[in-house]
Amino acid sequence: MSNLLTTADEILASARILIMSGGYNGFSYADIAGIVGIRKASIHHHFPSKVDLVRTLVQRYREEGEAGVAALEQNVQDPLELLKIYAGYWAQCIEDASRPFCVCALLASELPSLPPEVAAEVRAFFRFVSTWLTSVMERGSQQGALRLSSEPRVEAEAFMASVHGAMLSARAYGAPEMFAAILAPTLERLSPAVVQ
Amino acid sequence: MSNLLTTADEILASARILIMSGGYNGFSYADIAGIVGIRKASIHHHFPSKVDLVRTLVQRYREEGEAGVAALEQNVQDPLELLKIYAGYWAQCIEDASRPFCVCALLASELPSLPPEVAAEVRAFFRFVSTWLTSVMERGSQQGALRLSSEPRVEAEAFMASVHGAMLSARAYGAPEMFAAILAPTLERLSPAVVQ
DNA sequence: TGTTGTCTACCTTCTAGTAGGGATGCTGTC
DNA sequence: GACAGCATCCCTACTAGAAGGTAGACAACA
Repeated sequence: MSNLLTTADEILASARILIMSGGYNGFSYADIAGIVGIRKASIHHHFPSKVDLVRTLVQRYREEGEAGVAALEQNVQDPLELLKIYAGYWAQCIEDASRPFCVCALLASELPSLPPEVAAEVRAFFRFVSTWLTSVMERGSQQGALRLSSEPRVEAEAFMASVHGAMLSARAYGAPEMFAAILAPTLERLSPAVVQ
Repeated sequence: MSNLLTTADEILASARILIMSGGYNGFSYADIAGIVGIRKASIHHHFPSKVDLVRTLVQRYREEGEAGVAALEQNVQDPLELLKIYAGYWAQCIEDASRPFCVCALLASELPSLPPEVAAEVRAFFRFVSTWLTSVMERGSQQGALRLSSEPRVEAEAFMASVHGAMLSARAYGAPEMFAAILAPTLERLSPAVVQ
């Protein structure tokens, strides 16, 4: 363990990058082996099958997301600010490396052809984000910090859909700034202070 | 030609269904052969390579879309109605077969790993939809038939992103009705008549 | 007679996955 | 401290099957 990351972590990180680029069927153990610098067979030692690998990846992805949200909630109370930070996180990811894309958004588009174990984890991720955003919308509505035009749950789903769709557009146009441009009016609309 | 469809058309139709399920890397010539009822080699007679096949598919997809929009514009003038029909088209697609998904939205998520020829066609599709929606937004704004909160182009991109994101969510939850539920407030917001 | 469409048979390369060997290092026991 | 035993990790070498693609024969047809 001379490195900061274990081999298993390096494998997961490589798989994440590869999935963000081409989805579940868009990468192979050989690709990972090339990046990490070990042999294909060694990957099977850490993750017996591809399903194991991707299931673990998505599971950790959700756990990291849950931890990140928990930490965020401790520092930031304002619901509108939380939504802006959430959108800003993705804006930054997309602009930095131009490639990044929410692993789960990408996998969700392949859902019908995904191994069941992986599909279940992807659905769990969607439920997690949806639940969190709904709670933010509810608080915002109660506190008057957000101006909702429909029920919190629907507003949360619409917001998440905007984020995912904007990612897609940014990728399609090869224009990272498109993400922020699409999200801006959505956030504006949710802001309470503006008097028309 | 005993059938209504030529073999080439059947191949394209099968490829479409398969791509809607698992994307570019999620299907093979063997899959198509199985559906159409011919041998792998026969597919190569119609489409020498997989790239040829998918490029043709996406190109036709856009042409059909352009023709559909042109026909629609002749029958419907009201911009809000056009947006509702556009959203309704996808809502119906998703609810009918539960699997359908805009081929180009799905391919866009795989963009970085797509063959360049296919990627170019996918981008062309996004430009087409964006251009059309922008023109609808512009007209709607001028006529007072739509209430925009930002520039027509941005509003068009945001609308398209909502549609794509809503497709993703509907797929992730396995709940087709989620699509309409997400789009409803978006359409409501664009409606001019409502007086708060 | 040439064109079109399909077939069988084959090729190469890539796929996930397996078997088993060799090195390293930790741990309990004398 | 020495050593046996064991787990960890990575390796080479391999498999079976699937991938996209090719060559060439055959039949139907205009």
